Amino acid sequence: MSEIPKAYEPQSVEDKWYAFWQQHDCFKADPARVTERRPAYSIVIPPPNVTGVLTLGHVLNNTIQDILARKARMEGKEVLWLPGTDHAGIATQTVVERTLKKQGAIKHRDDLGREKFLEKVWEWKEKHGGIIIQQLKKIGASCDWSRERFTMDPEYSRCVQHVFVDLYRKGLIYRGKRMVNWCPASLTALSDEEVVMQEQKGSLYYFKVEVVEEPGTWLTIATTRPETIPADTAVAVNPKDPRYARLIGKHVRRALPIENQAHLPIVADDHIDPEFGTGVLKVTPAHDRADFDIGLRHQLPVIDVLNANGTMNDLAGKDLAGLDRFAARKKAAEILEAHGTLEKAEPYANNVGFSERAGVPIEPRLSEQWFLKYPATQSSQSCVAQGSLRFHPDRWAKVYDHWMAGIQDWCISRQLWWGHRIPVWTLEKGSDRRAGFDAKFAAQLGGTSPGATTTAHRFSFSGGSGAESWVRFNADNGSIHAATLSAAEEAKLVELGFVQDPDVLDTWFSSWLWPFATMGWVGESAKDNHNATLKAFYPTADLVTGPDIIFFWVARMIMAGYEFMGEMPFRNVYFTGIIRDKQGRKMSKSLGNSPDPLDLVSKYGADALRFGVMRSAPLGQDVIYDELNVELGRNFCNKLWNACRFRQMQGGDVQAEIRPDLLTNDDRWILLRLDQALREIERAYEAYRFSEVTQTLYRFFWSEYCDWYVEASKAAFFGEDTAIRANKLAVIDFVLSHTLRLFHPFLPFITEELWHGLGYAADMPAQQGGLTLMTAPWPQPLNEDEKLEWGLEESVDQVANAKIELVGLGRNLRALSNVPANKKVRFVIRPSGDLPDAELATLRLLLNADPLERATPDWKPEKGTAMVSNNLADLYLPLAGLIDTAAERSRLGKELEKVDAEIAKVQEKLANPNFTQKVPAKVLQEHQQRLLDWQTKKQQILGALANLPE
RNA sequence: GCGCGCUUAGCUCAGUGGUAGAGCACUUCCUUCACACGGAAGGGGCCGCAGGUUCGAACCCUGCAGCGCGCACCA
Repeated sequence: MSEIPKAYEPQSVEDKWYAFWQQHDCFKADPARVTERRPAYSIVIPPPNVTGVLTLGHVLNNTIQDILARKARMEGKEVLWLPGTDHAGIATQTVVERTLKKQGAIKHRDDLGREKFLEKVWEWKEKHGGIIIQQLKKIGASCDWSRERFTMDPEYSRCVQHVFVDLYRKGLIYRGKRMVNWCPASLTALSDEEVVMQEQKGSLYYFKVEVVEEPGTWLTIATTRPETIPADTAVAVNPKDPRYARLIGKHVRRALPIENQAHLPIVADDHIDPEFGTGVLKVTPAHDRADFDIGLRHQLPVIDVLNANGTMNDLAGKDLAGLDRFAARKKAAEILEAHGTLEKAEPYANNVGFSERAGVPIEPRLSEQWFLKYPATQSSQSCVAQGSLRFHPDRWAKVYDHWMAGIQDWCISRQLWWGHRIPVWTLEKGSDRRAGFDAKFAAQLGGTSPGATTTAHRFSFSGGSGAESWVRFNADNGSIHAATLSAAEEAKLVELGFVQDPDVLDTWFSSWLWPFATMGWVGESAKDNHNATLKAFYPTADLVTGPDIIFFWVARMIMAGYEFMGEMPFRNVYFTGIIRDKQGRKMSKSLGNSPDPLDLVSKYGADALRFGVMRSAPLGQDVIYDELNVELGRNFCNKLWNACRFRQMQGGDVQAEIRPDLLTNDDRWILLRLDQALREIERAYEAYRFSEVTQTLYRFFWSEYCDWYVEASKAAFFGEDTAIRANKLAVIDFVLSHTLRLFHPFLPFITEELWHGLGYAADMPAQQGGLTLMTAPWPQPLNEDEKLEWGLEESVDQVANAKIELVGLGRNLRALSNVPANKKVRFVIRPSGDLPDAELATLRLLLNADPLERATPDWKPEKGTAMVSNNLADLYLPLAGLIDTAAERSRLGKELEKVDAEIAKVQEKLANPNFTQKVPAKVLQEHQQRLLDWQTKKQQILGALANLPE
């Protein structure tokens, strides 16, 4: 740092240090180093999508993790920050398929077939995957990259399969025919969590149907979905509704399709709200969850009129068949209209479930899927409720609790190719090979029909040792399922005519294992018990994530942790805010309101981005993003840079011993302020209040250290006393070396550069800051001995504050007198007590006074000399004629009013016996002191007023 | 519909019972030998509204309003 540039230039610094840290394995975690004195600290990264790109949300999230990791390292912990990515089943498959279509390579993925298509996805992953990892490195993330994991890694996939088979064996995973959320765009089932309700503006159609048994009697029905009329199998009314009671049990003629107007029963069901619409509901069991339940209660047939892709099938009738569901809706209304059975259509807004990913309305659809009954729900719910696993901010605990209390089985199968293939082989009832299978194995399996057993039966078809399958019977359809991890079993099952399930598992079914699957867990206790990484680093300390995935991921990880590790996966969860733009909208690609973090890095520097984002991210609140904050971060880095540059320009020994006997009041003051800042920062960290940490750092460094202490020190640096000068350098080194360490978790690059540039690294042992600031000891508040030795008492603050106040008053006087800021003027000072020459020199510098004369005892200001005073001194600016008398008089007048008001307020309180008798002694004393202070102030103002010219 | 959160200076936000704060923005002065990505001085607030508790309320309680977010099968 011999030739320091005037402004900080991040580009030349960042890559250099990141490479250095990696070269020296600074991010690597070694479980062998963990001891009682060197505890482990671990975080697992929320895995971003492997083909994703960095967003501001990632910056916020990962900067917080980096801050936690870096601070823990400096505290002497063995830190593992475990990185990786997930395979994002639907998103990735959709992107690849769309791209191939665009290229004209295929019309549909079937053109390629499963294997060839998956090859293409892997190619895509190799090409685009890992971009986000490189981006994380750019912002300084100190992850142990040697342990990077991907949810589709062979070992990880093995964990997923293992967990599936384990839960299947336990009877928690079952095959069932249910109403699921079907995405007509992605052509797969979704879990409830992947469906978001959105208000949609549409119409409520009122149409009428005739009662078969009473020609001429018509019932009017309200519906938002007339296109599903062909799928109606009943109409329902509330049994208590007098309007329709006599019609229950009779029939109506279904309106559509025209060529097939079937007779539908009128049934009575409590679900119907007589107040809504006409009180008559069309029952469509195939296309509505509630209707499906009504259908079950009344044994209604199910007619499915929709294809998987959302178009109408032949059962919808010739008018609608082939049409998209939305076109069919219009068409159906038109047909009703044409036949005179549409009474009206009124504008109507209702909530419709949308596929979170594809953005299209989902279809409730009856289909066979794999479901999971969540494991370990009790311990998972109670650990948060009782606070042994803590959420920050804790209000999320309530949201979590509510969800856990009403938890529904999880639909885990997806009709996709990209993902973990379900390790189940099925032999259907009535298939070619079934009879042969039954004949051969029924006896050994204790029966091969539904009802024989629904619990999993352990069996080895291949006969190999350790090769086992878990066999269960599907009560719904009589097929036989065999789940296995064994290749030998798989081969044998195929030979027996079993067919592997074509579906893959929900991506979250792999992510929920993240905290231990990434640490090499295999699910065999013999091996897991000897896994040093797991032993040292599980459970992890903190999880940092967004509240939007609390159910998707956080809750499920907790359950998986208890189920497979017997312990919670993390002790604290920090929920970040959501980053929004200035209009409060979420950042999104489609809105184009999401800046590229790397652009910001090249424009302002990584540290600036980190600081800016952290500074504007209060705990528990969404973050309104404004580039100004990043600019502020850059400015701050520049300030830090220049403050260090100033230190370097003073030369002298680095980190000399501080001599207590030479400390000035300013020195003691800044040491006290540092101590105060250290304490505040520690408290803020404990409460995960990161923006408060940045604010304290900012205030201490900029307002206290630079604006006051450094400026005041210049008197000594330009002065003659070399001993004082050297001692001030020692104080500065003490403060700066602490400051750089404090800043390092937020600003890793610039602090490392300055740490070395100022020579602070040179004196330290290699592992304690000598090699890198990353491992320098975390600053501790001063202890009582140090404070005593350095004379850091309360009076130090009082003197400093009086000086600050006097300088402020004096500068204000200059401004009012229209003295340009750069012009030196004569001041006269009359101190009220002792005022050493050194202090006088400081005041002279800060007031830009020349000369600053001590008033002799008999000196009297000329009439008209402007003056200010406080406890420290009276200060005169003898510039008769220059001062704007009227302005000064008016200012002092306003000041006086304010002081009088304050005096009145305090006096009123003190005069109130209720107050004086009830209030604690300390508060009473404070008020009495305040009254004295204001009264003194008033005298000072009156003095200044009296001094003004006529 | 139920639940949660927010409402303080023009903007973004601190402030959990005792003198209303910060940063940015704004006005004025200053390119003074760390920094104009800077320095100095200054203006600006019935703390969403209405009640209550208290000697004392931005803070505690109740109600209301506006905004945001969860959860919920009203067709």
